[in-house]
Amino acid sequence: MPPTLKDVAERAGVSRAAVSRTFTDGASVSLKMRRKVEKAATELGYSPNALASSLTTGRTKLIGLVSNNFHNPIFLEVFDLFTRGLQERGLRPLLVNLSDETDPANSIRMLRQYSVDGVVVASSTLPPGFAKAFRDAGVPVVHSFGRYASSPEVHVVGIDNAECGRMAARELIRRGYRDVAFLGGPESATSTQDRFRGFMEELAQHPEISVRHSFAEAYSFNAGRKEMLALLKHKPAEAYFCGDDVLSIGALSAIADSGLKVPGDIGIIGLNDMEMAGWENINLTTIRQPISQIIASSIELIVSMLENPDRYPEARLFPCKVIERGTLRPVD
Amino acid sequence: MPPTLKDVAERAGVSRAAVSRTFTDGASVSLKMRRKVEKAATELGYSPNALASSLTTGRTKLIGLVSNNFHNPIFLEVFDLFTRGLQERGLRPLLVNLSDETDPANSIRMLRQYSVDGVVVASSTLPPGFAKAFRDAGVPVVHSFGRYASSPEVHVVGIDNAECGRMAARELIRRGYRDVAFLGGPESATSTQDRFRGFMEELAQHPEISVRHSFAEAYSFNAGRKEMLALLKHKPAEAYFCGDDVLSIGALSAIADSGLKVPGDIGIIGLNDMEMAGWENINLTTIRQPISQIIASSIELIVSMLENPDRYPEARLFPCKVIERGTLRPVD
DNA sequence: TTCCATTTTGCAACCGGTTGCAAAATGGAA
DNA sequence: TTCCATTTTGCAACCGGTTGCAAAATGGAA
Repeated sequence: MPPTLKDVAERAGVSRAAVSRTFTDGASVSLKMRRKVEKAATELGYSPNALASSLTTGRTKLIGLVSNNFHNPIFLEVFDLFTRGLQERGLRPLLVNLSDETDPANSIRMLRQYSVDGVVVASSTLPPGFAKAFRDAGVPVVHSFGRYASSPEVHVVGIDNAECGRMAARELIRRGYRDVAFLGGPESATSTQDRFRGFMEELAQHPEISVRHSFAEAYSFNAGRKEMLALLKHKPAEAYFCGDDVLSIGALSAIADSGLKVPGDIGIIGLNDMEMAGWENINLTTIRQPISQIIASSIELIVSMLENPDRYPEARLFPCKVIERGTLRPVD
Repeated sequence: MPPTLKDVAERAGVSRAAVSRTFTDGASVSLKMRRKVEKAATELGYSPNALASSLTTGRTKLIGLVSNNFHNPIFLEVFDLFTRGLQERGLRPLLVNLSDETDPANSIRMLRQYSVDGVVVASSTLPPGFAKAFRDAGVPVVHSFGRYASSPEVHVVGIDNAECGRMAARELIRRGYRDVAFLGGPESATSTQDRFRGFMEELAQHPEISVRHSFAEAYSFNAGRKEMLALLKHKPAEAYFCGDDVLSIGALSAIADSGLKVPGDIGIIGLNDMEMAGWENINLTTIRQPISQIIASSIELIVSMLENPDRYPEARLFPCKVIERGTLRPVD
């Protein structure tokens, strides 16, 4: 059993309150007392029990990190940045893997049982209602990569997916493609819906360009590959805006198998700019989502909610931009 | 503020002990009492505070998941499997990102402050001493993907890396390569050292085959690419055993850039068989490490240590096998 | 109905901390 | 040295639960 406050107090010959005070900053302790206590504490190898103290302070410094994107390589970057960012601020990530669960009830109950100080929902597929359920349960929440709404009910940090759809459309038009298509992620994902909407909106202004669309089953390599293999059976479009990078890479592999060339025969533009997109044997033209800014901002926001839980909800959107690599033909 | 035991007790008109008992299984409560309490609890939306109860039970159901491999895509699979496996058993993963920290002291202090019931160290690069420090601090620990020692001091679950090195060597020999090399991960990683040792051991029995070796700076795409680019400046070997898959993919990209063909001009064999290795545009011949078995076994082991913390340390090693794809030339 | 073994319940102390309040200690001014 | 404002300290109650023990309730047998 690790030593407790009481053990330290006895060894130092002082009250338990005194020991507690030397370990909570801002508390009133004389230098002499502090030294005595610290000596006893180091001798015993004492460090305060964060959970016991949370009982009275009402703060656990635990942050729930909830996600359902454990198959998209970009989420490794996301977890890396979140865990490091939280740790730097003395917060601890309690990871929740939703798998296919889309009902927030279980997560909410669990995270409340552990008295988390706040929750970050990191997902581009869950609907706004998911995060809202946390807010309704009185848990401070930030939805990272979530859907932007003009009057957000919870804090959202991410990108304007519809604008990304428009941006992709403009890029394809600019490069002279006249027969384009959207190869989306799962139709139920908010990010898919928004990217699709923006893409179609922009193309609606160019009636001379033909557009089609289809959806993959997931944001994954296999789903992208499978869908593209199906598309290749009939006459494919000249260029595709794929739901995200991993989907794009799946599509690229299908195209390579078919003997067609990218960008000679078919153009592909992705979204995310995950590390892998820049790998020389992938070299994907894509739209960069500023992951690290989004995460830094999300952390800042959840931290500020710990101070002020009733902070008025806001949407923080970060601009994206096209990263030109080798999967779209050059502008002529 | 969420409702507490006291609120439920008052509403149900019973003692706090009675409420506590209806929420701890195995406790003595009459059916009538249980109904009364459950009614009050649901009306108030009560669920017990796990941290408060941990104070007396001595169990938090928190498991520290410590890793430093946030840049290797295979670790997304690792985190997925660990979080799901732990959740299924009612345990909660508290994620610790070591970044470049290799001193366990901070992690130990932090995880003890949160009274974790146990710790899983998931890393193929940290030395055995890292996990041992947890054990010495009285924290049940399992080192997944760690170095196997003939007399382990802590539980280790993983593979025999030296045997994998031998296996890679045998595979290259079998395919008639006579000028081979080891392109390792960072030299400080235990997995690199062991794979290297095994590889050299096997080749020592074939003096007619020339062998060389070098090390990349990290288990990452860029490091693999950079090292292979350097190797290509002089006459490269006929075939390389790369430290792991992501390193292999980096090497493949360098080779592609140079105009050489795989497997025509150079052969590559990796290790891990991460999902990406099977992607058709990568199609990497590699040695499969049975990730999900390793993780299932690690979880089983840490769970059993919760019951019996003094369980005699054991090493659990899982066999690996060559997965033949397209980056080694066929046996003639 | 009475008796007694068994089950259920509540009391009160405890887990490891924090904190308001009053008492004790400190230290500078007169 | 005395006095008093300020700082430091300890007491005791509390945070939200659990649990040993004894008392109360239950229920079957006589």
